[in-house]
Amino acid sequence: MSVRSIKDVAAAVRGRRHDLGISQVELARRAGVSRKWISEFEAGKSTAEFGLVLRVLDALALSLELRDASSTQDGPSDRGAVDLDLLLNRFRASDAAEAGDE
Amino acid sequence: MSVRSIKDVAAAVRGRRHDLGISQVELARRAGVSRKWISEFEAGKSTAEFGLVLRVLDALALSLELRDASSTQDGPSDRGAVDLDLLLNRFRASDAAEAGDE
DNA sequence: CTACCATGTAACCGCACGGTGTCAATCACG
DNA sequence: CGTGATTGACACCGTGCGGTTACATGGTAG
Repeated sequence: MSVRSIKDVAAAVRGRRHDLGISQVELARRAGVSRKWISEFEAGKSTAEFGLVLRVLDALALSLELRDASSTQDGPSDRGAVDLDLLLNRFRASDAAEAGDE
Repeated sequence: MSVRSIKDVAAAVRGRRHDLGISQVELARRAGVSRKWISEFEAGKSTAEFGLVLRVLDALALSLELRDASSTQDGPSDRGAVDLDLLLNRFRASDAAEAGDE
């Protein structure tokens, strides 16, 4: 499942936690964070530290995969070469205005 | 590629950025973060905000996938049911001591 | 040699992250 | 009914994140 915003991770974490039938307290203890953190994170707090998120995912046996956004599955022909130029073009025009979060 | 620590993401980002031949200033501008942040993040700062990391990955056309840590590839038979009990066992014994990062 | 760019790093600062502690609401028990 | 567990929300606080600015270094042209 693709992670578009932190809410995706949050939902997954909460779901997984429910599947495991463990409480926030238990997860917090396992991951080494505070219960407040778990609570806020599961609510979709995008400012959560990456390291802590990783710890929680680890505690739930969830893992993050890093991949090319363009390649749907595997890179068959010439691994990453096409979309590079494609990206470079988008760098000509500039301006950032992404803010789907919170 | 599996993300074990933030350094994995950091390395990927830096690599991708080099592939694209863009500077930290450019990436920072595209992602809407400061150059200092890029610099520190690429150095492996694990306290980076998840949201910002997501922004940078997006700017580089990299994406994060969330998946089961146990399922190596696809989950064919009964989706997530085996490892749940397996995980539950690990919750009996407690104590958290994961700290591969910095 | 002198620019210029890219990058690391320092100092400074506002602000909010994350931890601790607490309370109320909710639900499931017996 | 009362009791306990779970969770959201609050106040409080110290620390450090992230932004800005500035400087030093190393590489690369010219």
